[in-house]
Amino acid sequence: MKSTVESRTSQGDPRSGANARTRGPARAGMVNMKDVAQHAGVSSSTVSRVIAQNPAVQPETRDRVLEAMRELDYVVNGLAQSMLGRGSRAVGFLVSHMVGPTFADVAQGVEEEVSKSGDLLTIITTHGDPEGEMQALQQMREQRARAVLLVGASRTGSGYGESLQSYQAFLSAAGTRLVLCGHPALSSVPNVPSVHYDNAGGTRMATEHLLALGHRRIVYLGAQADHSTAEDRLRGYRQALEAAGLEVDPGLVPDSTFELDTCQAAMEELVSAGRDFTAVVAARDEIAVRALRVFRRHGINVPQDVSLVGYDDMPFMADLTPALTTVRVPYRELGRRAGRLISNGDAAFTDDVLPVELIVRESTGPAPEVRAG
Amino acid sequence: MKSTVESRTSQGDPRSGANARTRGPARAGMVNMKDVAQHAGVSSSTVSRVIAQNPAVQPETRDRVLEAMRELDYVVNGLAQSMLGRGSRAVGFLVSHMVGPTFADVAQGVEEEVSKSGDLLTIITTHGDPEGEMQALQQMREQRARAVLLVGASRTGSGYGESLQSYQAFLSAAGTRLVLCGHPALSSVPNVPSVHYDNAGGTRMATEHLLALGHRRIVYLGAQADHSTAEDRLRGYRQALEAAGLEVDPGLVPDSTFELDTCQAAMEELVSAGRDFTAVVAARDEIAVRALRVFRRHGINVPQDVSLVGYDDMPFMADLTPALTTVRVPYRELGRRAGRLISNGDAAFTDDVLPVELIVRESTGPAPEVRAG
DNA sequence: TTGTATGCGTTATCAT
DNA sequence: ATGATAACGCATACAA
Repeated sequence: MKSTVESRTSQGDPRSGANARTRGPARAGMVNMKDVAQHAGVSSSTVSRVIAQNPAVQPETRDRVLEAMRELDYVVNGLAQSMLGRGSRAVGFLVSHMVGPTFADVAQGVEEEVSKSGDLLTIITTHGDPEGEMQALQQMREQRARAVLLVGASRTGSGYGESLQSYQAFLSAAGTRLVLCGHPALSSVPNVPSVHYDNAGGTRMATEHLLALGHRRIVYLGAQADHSTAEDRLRGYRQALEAAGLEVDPGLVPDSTFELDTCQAAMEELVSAGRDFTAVVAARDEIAVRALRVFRRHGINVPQDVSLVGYDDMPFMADLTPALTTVRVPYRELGRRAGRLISNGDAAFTDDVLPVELIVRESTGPAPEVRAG
Repeated sequence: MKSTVESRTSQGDPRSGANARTRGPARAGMVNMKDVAQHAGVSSSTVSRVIAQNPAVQPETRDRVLEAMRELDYVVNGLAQSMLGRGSRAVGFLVSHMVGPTFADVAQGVEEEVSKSGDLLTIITTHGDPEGEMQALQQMREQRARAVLLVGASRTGSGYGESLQSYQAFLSAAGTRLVLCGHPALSSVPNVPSVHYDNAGGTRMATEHLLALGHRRIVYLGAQADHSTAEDRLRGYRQALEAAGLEVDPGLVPDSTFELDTCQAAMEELVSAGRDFTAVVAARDEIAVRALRVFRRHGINVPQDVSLVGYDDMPFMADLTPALTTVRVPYRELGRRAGRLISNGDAAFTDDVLPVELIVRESTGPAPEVRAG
């Protein structure tokens, strides 16, 4: 590939002597429109028109301008354009941490769409705390961002609705839209569009799958209050049990969090206490893997002794032994939808919910008593 | 948490009637410095001083200004600031695709550093082709980005040096620095700093580990010319063999690429052809996993029959059966270094090389003939 | 079709 | 300590 770049390393400053400074900020020292105009012997308006692809400019003049631009290695100042509402704008992608396939896939999806309209994906980590979130929001306001995406789970305390409402007001004052992505949507905050997936549906399908295999005593591992994703997934488990006319045994939903270490400890305790269960629904794949470690240590075979289901279908879940049954989430598509929502400038309230898919592999099998019978 | 946001949903436009337009661009419709100044009964210079934390302003006046800012819900225009070289700038993160742990970890590292100085991490995918790369570069020029990071591997054709040189010239014309991150550095392009890790060192250590275990016929899976990372890693394998006084058997380095499917096919063929080998060094973990699948299908036991080493230490590599011996790369730290390089504005040429670490797990063991003997 | 004048929202300089 | 003014680089309304 022959690069189209001209290596204009040094070619003499085209604005020699013209820098008789008087007042105001110093020149950035770069070639600007005026320079191009002078070089081409036209006015800067004409240059502007050429850049804007305005057809109302004589082809001959246009060529002369383009030539001048090339010779001076001119680069439009996108910031100046943005100030006039013309150029590309930032799209803020707010996430607590840049970790996991969730993050990468959603971000990729957003970028695909956002780049189509020339906007720029700007990623900011909030460290999971409200202060970090506010700082990021403030910075996006200052940048006059096109939109801010709240990505991932969130604390769902009582103040969540108010918080969301104030975020919305906060951003709209700067002409920035707020979009939720994998974040819980609230009907009480109808002016904030949301793109989501069927979080509860995944655990419901997983649990139904286990029920169909004859399991009755099913552990749910990874319950956490005040955490939207954890809550939703737990709900799906409950729904499936209730639909089957079964009670939810609190002893099978150990106190834990959405975090790995607490879940592993909880699993360990359940096993050590000799609790009677034949299957485990884990809130996410990483938790399932921790459970797998515990089982292995205790000589418990999956799925012969216990069936296990994960959530997210992370990479390599099919390569574990046994291959993990799990729920696949269309994270990439989720990102695309969010991105499209921004580009379209669709002000209408949307609460898109994408379907998830149960991927049955080797870690789930018939309940022991069924097999025995 | 009581949010610090004032939900100024609608409070009456503070600039009523003052919008007697004459010419030029339309007002963005937002509160600006002048509005604040009028509201506080001072000049806009004073407001500017307050924002810039300039101590040369009477505390009393300052308070009045701050009050006005709050009342009007004023937000500085970061774009205007940037235009004058004052505000935050973009840091372009150019990567072919947003996949893998490489991406997320490096990006996280960069963001940690870059956010300290208030700059914004802007991620652009280049789709692995030169055109996409040029487009991204151009956009970063227009945005007057602080720097552009070329992240990940790259094609290493003959034109690579020239290409890099022209990129450098291209960007420097807009005051944007170029930094390589996991990209091969070239001594012929000394003005482009680079942050790298000991790519060859990883495969060298892996191969040495296998040699120490008595392996002599070691396959290298994932060789690809014209791909910097693939080349470097292959080199490490060669170095180790040569240092041990062994020849590199071309039959043990099958024609493949850095991609998964071709590697799997190559592995399949090696096995089917009954080639004599006792160990495999895979160019990356995902390739190793594919090899594992092939072995499993053919009833070959790891590490009893064949030892296997990966590269990258991706998540869950320790949870495979057998747990994969692999090379850990400090991707996060790599990103941090790159970020620091930008903030410091260190113009000096640097070619930082971070060490990697061999993580020995269960997939490598004594060579069969050693065990037998 | 092209040029002139003016404004976007900010900061720096100079004068008071 | 504060205000008036110019300047950053661009785009647009209007005149020619």
